[in-house]
Amino acid sequence: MANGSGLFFDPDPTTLFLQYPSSKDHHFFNKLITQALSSNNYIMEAPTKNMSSPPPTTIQFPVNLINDHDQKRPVLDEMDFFAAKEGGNCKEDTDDRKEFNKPLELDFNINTGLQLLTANTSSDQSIVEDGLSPASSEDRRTKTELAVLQAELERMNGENRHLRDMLNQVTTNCSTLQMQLTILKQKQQHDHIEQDDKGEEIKQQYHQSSQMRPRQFMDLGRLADEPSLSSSEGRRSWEQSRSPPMNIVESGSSDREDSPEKGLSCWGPNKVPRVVDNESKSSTTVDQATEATIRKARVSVRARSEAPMITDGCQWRKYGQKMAKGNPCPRAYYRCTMAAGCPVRKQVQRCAEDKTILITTYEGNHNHPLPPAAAAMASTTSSAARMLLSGSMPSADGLMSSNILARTLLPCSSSMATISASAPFPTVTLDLTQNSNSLQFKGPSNQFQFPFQNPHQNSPGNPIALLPQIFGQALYNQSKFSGLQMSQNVSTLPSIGDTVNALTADPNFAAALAAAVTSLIGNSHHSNNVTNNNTTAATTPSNNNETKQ
DNA sequence: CGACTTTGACCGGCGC
DNA sequence: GCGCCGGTCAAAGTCG
Repeated sequence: MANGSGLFFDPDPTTLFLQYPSSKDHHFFNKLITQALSSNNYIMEAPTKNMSSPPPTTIQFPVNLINDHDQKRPVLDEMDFFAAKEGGNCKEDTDDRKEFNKPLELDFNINTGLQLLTANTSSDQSIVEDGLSPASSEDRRTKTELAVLQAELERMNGENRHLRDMLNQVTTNCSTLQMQLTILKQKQQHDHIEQDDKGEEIKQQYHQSSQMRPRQFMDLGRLADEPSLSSSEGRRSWEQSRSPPMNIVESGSSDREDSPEKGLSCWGPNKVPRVVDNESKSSTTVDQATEATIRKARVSVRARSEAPMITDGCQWRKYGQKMAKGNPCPRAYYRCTMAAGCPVRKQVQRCAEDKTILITTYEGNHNHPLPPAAAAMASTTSSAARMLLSGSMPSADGLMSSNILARTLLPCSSSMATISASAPFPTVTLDLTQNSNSLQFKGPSNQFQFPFQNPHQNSPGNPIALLPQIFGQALYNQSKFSGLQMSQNVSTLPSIGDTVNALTADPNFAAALAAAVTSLIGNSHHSNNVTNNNTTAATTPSNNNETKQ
């Protein structure tokens, strides 16, 4: 025990001494050894204090061995748990464990180093019976080295994850700064123009027209517009593009007519009316560009699924498919067909790097009532877009960092929700692909991993509907924080305040979230397996249930 | 026959 | 001006 840590039998072969580097590790190693031994058919009594002048960091386990080879069991060599950090900082090791929260992922076969006998492993028996031979000793040494290497590998993996998270954080921060820079410029223009009487007049006009507009549904386009109207130029263009004020119910003829010129304006910069202002053409250009960008806000959902589409409860009609640059998989374009003139569209494409990942990008907001499951998903995406926009807009309270959104989307995850302002359009990405076999919920002090279940249920109690509400509620709370109003279909979500708190505090709630995500993917997968054997692409849901609802 | 998918054509933005 | 690219249209085909 040169380093004051390790695990050894001494000298009584039925007593296991565990010495750990600091008292903080007591609980951890206690649990570790208990599990290791119990899993190898050893009965372990309660740990006792070391009787003779025990080191403060040593516990003594009377071990009851229930196999026939007790007498032949050799005294084990001391196994240094901390060989990888010899002479190093043990506290650092503890911190690593805390940070990555992987104590239960440790391979007991590696870390105990006990080479203990079990009742049913003949190969091990043979090893132990001649365990004192040089060959066996060499074998143990090799295994020990292997264990150390594997432990090191685990540690490196954890470190990699940590670095990846940091990279995500930096990327998000960069995007946020870029957006804030744009907004600062816009705000400066706004402050300048607001001194102008005309600016005031237009603001009043905008106020009147906005009051005339129905607010029955979440309107991403409007939401995008309103904040941008902090610039009077933006107001002007917005107003002209919508004059007279539109009632969303009136749209409903051809697809052309649900274009932004007439209906919900959340579509492309191509179709944003250009207004030439004699007073300041340059500022108009800037505002329009900003407005167009904002209006194009998107919500992207990354989910691991073999299904051609994730099930979101809406009816979609495919209207196009293109090969996108840099991706061998085609991108499919869908529009919502639940109501005539619904402006919502989505793109579905498989990830180029990992074709098991399905990327669904939503744009716009529905102009019709939705079934619960669809409403939940729509709330999620709309709220995410709203949060993105509100986070990027100047307000009386100042700028709200988009990082807050990322944290709000999943308070216990900084990596599941990312925001990209460097993309052609501001995009919120909900990443549900953190782990191929598990979902991770990382926080500053905890990390939970939930193995994927295999839910094929589609019962009313299916947590599929829970996921979007969780997101939506969290977003709603954040939106309140930012001082913006939420539209009705989100504000009716139940127990809003509790949800975020639960998310942040309750691992079980996170587990429910994981189950919801799992169900989302599982159901989609399931439905696809049942109904769709189309192999043309992830983006060819010709027989998908979703379109037949 | 209506709803839907497929797919080539078209359009506009953008960079060179 | 030209070509690339993303997005959309719409005719033709498919399916139930």
